[in-house]
Amino acid sequence: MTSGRVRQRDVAERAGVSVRTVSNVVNDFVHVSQDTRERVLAAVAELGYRPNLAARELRTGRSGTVSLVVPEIDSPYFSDLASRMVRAGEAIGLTVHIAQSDGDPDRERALLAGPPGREVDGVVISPWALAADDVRPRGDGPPVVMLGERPGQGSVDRVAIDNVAAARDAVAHLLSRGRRRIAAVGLQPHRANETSALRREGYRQAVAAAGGTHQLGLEVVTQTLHRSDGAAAVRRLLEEGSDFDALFCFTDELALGAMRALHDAGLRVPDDVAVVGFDGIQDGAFSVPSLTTVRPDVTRIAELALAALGRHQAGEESTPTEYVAPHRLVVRESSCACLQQK
Amino acid sequence: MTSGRVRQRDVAERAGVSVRTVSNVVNDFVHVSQDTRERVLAAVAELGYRPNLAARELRTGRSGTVSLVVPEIDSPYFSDLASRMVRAGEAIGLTVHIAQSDGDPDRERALLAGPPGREVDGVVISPWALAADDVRPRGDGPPVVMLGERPGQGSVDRVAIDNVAAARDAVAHLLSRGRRRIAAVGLQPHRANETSALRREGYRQAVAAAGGTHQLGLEVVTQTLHRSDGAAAVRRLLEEGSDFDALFCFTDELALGAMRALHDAGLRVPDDVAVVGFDGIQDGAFSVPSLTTVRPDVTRIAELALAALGRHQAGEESTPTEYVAPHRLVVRESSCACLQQK
DNA sequence: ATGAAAGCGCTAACAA
DNA sequence: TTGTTAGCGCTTTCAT
Repeated sequence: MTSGRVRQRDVAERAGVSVRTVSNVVNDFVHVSQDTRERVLAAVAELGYRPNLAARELRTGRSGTVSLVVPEIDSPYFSDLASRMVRAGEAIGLTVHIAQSDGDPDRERALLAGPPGREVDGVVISPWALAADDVRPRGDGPPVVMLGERPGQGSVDRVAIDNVAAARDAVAHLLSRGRRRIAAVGLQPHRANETSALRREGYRQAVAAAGGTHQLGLEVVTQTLHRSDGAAAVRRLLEEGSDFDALFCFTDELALGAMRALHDAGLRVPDDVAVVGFDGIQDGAFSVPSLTTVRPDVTRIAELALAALGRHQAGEESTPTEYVAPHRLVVRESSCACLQQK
Repeated sequence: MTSGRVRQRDVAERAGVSVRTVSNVVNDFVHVSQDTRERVLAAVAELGYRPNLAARELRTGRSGTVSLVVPEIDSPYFSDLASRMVRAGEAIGLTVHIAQSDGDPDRERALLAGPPGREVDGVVISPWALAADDVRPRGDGPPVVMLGERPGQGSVDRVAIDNVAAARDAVAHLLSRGRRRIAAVGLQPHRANETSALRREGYRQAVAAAGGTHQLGLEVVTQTLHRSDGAAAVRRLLEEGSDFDALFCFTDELALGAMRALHDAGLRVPDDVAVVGFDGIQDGAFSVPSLTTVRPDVTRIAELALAALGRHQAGEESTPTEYVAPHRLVVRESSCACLQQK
């Protein structure tokens, strides 16, 4: 019933065995007779024994905790990722600790070693300001898995969707709907962040394949990837008198902000301008109009990242591995007049 | 430079003192001469010593970690709360661990004792399925602070805004805009959750003060507080042929879903139906139309909750205290034709 | 003001 | 298969 004060020793006494045996049972070791195991388990249940993780960590050096480092957690995509990562961890007995880097390179670097003073078994980081090459475990630090960024880069395991293909899919969809002047929103040339560079690449490939040439004026740089940036981007395009009939935004948040600004300018979506976002966040399913988007399989991403860490934990030293999670295009009203309700 | 392998003993040797003294310095104790302190600090810096928190926790029983229990983290309000709580904790040297209860009473009860097996110095819980009276620390568990719920209830410290007043403000605003048939969306009579009961109370008070009588047909029960529930609520009202010219939704998510359903039904917001939400999430600032809402001071909530825990930690046993955080009404287009852009 | 040493609860090396 | 025990790094009681 009461827990916390119950030690292995108490369980041992109760079951008439030694602590060694209790430890063996608790940790699922093989060399325990069926009979003893049952007796110990019974004592564990009766006393409400729960192992003291601090003691275990002190002894083994392993904490059963991994750290997820994201720029910010109060952003739909990252809170979705965090939620799934926590659940994925739970499923395999891992505690996931969430840390926010605020997109600050120094914080990102520091958090590569785990939360301050805390010992973790691994770090999953979604880098923002840090270049892929700078994402590597400290010599004595925990193993690191990187989310996003460019294939072939970096010196750690990497989990991501195929960003180039995903962007191509999105833009191809727009082209198939007859759009010909498609702007890309969300470039970040001054950052090490390669994910947006990959989406730009997919955008360019799709445009080129359609026989068009992308114009630099139709590629819009944004400070961050939030709604306000999307709105500002549209205002800028409009001010410059750019001629465009579609927007491919690198995140749904950008797209939502862009749609708001289009509305303010008296432009209709999708009639005047079609919009496609990226991420598949909840908001896009209920916005007016609802948002066409590329949805990564976030659950898969979480599972792959944790599995990669587990492989490292098991001591499997190997060259950096890359895992690709699936994605799919979700077509909604913002790109398809046919779907629109009156 | 390297850290993790450096122990107090190493620092002690380096500084030519005993571990006792190193510990004293690290923990900011008084009885250390200026001279020794400096020598120790220098050694700490040179060696890159960082205390092993697991050992400290094992020894002291305190972990420097508090647990935040929310129904789910991939929901705008809770991710905002989590983000601020993590930052507030950081500011006072506390690690905040985020746990999801999925709104499951058993999980909520279990998490009152902290994350499985983990030792925490306190638990901040935003209960969903658990009644206020069931939110209490286990005899040997960490102190608990409750978020939301009803004043005077429960046996633990409580932090919340004045939900009745906030709801009254929201509805009074609607009344001042000439609305007379205001529906309340988000009641949950089958739950212990009192927060929605308080908002209903404020709604009824405001309507009564305006000389109206609320009609039960204009109070809509929802399963949860998500967008889909808001949309379903509107569809139900419409099916039943209810006559309403405004909606007071108990969360912004409900309101966003409701606005989507109104749009689908060919009703204009705010012209045909004015809408007010609750929470002040980001989405509402960029939706079309933008959403009028009641915004709680979430940063304040986070600070108050952590401070309450700190007070408990300091051993200040006292009767349950209640802390009230401020809120304010943010008026936007959804309730105000005058604000609307063309 | 500082040192010596016990012990927090656990795992694992060594014994039996 | 199970028991005994050292020791993980830290705080803190007891000396000095």
